[in-house]
Amino acid sequence: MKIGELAKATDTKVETIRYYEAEGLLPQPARTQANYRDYELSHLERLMFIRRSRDLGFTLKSVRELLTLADDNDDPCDAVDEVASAHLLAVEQKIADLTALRDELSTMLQCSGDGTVGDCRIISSLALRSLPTTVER
Amino acid sequence: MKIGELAKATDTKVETIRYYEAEGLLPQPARTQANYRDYELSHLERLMFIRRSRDLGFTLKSVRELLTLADDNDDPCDAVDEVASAHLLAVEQKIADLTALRDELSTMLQCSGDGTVGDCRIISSLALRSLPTTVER
DNA sequence: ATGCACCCTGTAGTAACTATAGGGTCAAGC
DNA sequence: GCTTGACCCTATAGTTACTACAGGGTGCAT
Repeated sequence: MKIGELAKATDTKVETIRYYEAEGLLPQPARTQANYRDYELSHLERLMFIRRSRDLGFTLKSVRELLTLADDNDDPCDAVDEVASAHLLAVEQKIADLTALRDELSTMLQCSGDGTVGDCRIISSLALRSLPTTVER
Repeated sequence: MKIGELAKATDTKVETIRYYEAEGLLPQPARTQANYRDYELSHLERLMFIRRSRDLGFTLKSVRELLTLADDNDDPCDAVDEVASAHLLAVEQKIADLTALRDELSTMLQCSGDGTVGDCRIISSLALRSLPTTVER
């Protein structure tokens, strides 16, 4: 399987695949006589794992960990669970942060009138380093 | 006002201030005889604006736009409104994405058992590029 | 005179790719 | 048998928004 086919099969850019190889996430495949990469099914599976993890927001560092854990087939599942739980927590925190931010932006936009920049509420709201009066959590 | 004081006043790292100057977001201040940057109140205000915008998640590109708009005191407020609205939309989209992601992670973690990696549900769930039903070779 | 906190410039590093330059390979069509 | 186009190769630089040095100068107190 050539790199272009693997790319299509996993919806990944060719450059990204080469990048994963350089990063040691994907083992080096055999080469054809023309020095083309020649992938096996195992590469496809591993790349799918990486992509799915990335889609779920895991960092490459975490993916690396997950792969190592996955490779050690007899290890207890706990470590995997820990990585995933930590990530879930981080995602939940991010959602909370963004929600607070959305509320602030939304408040700011509600005050938007029809004047000029000179008395634009958004601009003056941005000029305040501490939170404007109406913000609460 | 020296750069360290400005940094403290705006809760910004000294390097970040210099970076904003290099990026043209903050005008070059006067220099003392020792070639130290010597800031005015206007710099403080502008930096507060930048930092607050960044806190609200605007990219530096957007901040640049907002600053330009804010400088043109007689322009209508519409353009500012547009930048802010677009950002609000982007934030809402991000929240939606992360929420979907959280649900998926959460589902994945619920299946977590007490076995070894060999039959770890998380690992096999990650291995699936499309819907988690059965692994097919 | 010495120490220390602060300032300066310039460069490189971070995350996870993406894009480009400058080249080689292969199958198909004329 | 030669060209065209799609594909492949390596190596390097660019992206975002900073952050972290390295190597040096300044100002003030002891």
